[in-house]
Amino acid sequence: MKVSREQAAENRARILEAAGRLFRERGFEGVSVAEVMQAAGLTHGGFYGHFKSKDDLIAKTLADLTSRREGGDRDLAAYAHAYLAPEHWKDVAGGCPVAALGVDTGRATPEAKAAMTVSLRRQIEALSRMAPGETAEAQRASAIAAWSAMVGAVVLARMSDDPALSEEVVAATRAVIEGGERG
Amino acid sequence: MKVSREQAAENRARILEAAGRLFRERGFEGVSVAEVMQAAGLTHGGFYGHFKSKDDLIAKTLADLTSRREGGDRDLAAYAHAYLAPEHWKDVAGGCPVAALGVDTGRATPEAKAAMTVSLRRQIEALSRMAPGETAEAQRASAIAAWSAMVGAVVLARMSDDPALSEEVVAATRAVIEGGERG
DNA sequence: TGTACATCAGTGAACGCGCGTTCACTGATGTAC
DNA sequence: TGTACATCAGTGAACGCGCGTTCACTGATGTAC
Repeated sequence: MKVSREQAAENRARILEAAGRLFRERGFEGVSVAEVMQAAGLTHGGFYGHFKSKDDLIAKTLADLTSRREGGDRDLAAYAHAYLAPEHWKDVAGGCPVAALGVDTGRATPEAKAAMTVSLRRQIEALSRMAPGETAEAQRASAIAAWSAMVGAVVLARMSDDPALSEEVVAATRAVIEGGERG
Repeated sequence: MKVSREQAAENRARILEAAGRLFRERGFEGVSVAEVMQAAGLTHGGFYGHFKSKDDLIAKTLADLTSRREGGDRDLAAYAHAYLAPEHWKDVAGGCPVAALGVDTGRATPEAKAAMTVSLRRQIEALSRMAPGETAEAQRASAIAAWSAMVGAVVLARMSDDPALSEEVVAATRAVIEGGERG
């Protein structure tokens, strides 16, 4: 059964959305094409009408996931506070694509790495505008170190099986980023 | 053909070593039991004489990988310098298990997470002794934030397809950790 | 505006393949005497 | 110390299964007149 062009575009968007959630939750290798299609409410055969391959889906999903800029020209402390809040770091399927898929991307195709590199550059620039520092270079270095710390803290917190330790890791990291911003 | 008890113990150690390198390089799901056995110089059938399942191998490999303490009671700046040096962060197969497998562990069995949690606690304690701060709590917070930043920087550097950007990420993170130690 | 038909998005069976795991077998090891 | 044999670490064929991908088919869409 054919479907209208708008419906087809909407289906494609739903595939990308389902892939975005499933990949963040289980990694690229932990999710099958059929599972993505089922989560999007379709059958697996139609997948190749939308994407060339699973690797193509991975690259397009990363590009999609990192294109939605969750703006907010807050300061770095406020950004870190929200990023390291439980509502964010515990939400693997809906949270930061870098913390969930950064390592997987390091093992993925050049196209996937390219999409994440674009996102990394944009993120560093956005955080640089919020960061403290007397020169632009100092601001950029602060932004990079803060971003590394945020991503690392979420990785560590999700890796731990002790909720108190997880909470301590994000809280301590947040406190040091906030302290560094004043000093 | 049977093999001496010492030979069997050595074979088991070789399986763990091969698994340690392959898992760090490609992730748990990117490596098959047969590949691990081949890398250890054995055939795949004998695997289940050493381990209950692939999940069991994963947990044992993490425990093995994190048991070798690469000591050194240096200060935090020296530790970060070595951790963020190209010889370390570019060596995925031989480098830090947390940076390579932390995210994978978040998706793995409770046994795997338990092994990594033990390692995280030990690492925080070791870095706390090296970290600056007027109270033990302040030292511990510094150590946690520095560890988050080190792990995050390596994840970001490996994710990027631009060597200059990768180098900038580790260099800036290292500079801020070293600066924070003095201030 | 209404009809006729080519298009093509989605369906579901099928493909070859590699996966984790099992098992009957082999033959060197190491124990009992 | 030397022989006889039970043990068991490792081998390699085989298993059922789910994977990514292909393809003949369906039938609503949307264009041509």
